[in-house]
Amino acid sequence: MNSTYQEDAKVFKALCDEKRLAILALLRSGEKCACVLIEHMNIGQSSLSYHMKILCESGIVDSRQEGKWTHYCISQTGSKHAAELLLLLTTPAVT
Amino acid sequence: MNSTYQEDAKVFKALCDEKRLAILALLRSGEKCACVLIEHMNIGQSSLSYHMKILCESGIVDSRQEGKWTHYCISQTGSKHAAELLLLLTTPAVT
DNA sequence: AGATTATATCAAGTTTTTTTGATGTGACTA
DNA sequence: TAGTCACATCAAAAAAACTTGATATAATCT
Repeated sequence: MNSTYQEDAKVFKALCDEKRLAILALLRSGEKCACVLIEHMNIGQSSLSYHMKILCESGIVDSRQEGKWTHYCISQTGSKHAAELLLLLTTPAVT
Repeated sequence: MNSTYQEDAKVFKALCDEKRLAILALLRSGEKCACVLIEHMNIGQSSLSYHMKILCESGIVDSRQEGKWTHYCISQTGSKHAAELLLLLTTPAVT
């Protein structure tokens, strides 16, 4: 068991930024290449890269390299983990 | 429908700080007065007040005034809303 | 009423997060 | 091989979040 909540906080940090939620919304309709995401977001290339790193590190997004392109998609495993975590953090303790 | 994700981000902002997760952990075992929370957290009074405000505004925590004390507890309604939101944000779109 | 207690709010300072522009890297293309 | 493209990384600046100490407020106690 961990005494700090650093790891848990990381998962929700991915979801606490408007732009990252907008990116997720785009990914809900399927895997997208970084260049496609940039087109739809009003955001610079390095900024997108920064946000994608946070999303990936939270486990909620997966990335896949294909030649020079990077494709991103929502990870169902990661999302499920986040949902379980949320439940765990907010349900009354059995004591 | 909202075009921005400001409101949604707010819910998860409540969960992206270690200290707030520690506070939630304390509240899982039942309603607590602010003074009790301070005792258990290594944190100043105004800092606790700041975090409680964020938790309450996210809807995940409820507060109840009783004389000069403020009691906080996890809101099951708010938690359920957060869980539904998380699901909504991460499940593939039906298109 | 005046003192005390519990908590909220404020402003200033600190820390963390995000943006921006520049540069680096690896994979295609001519 | 040289050039270009897609993306990552870096460093500096800007913005947002958090902490701290001081002050405000409202309820209780003497």
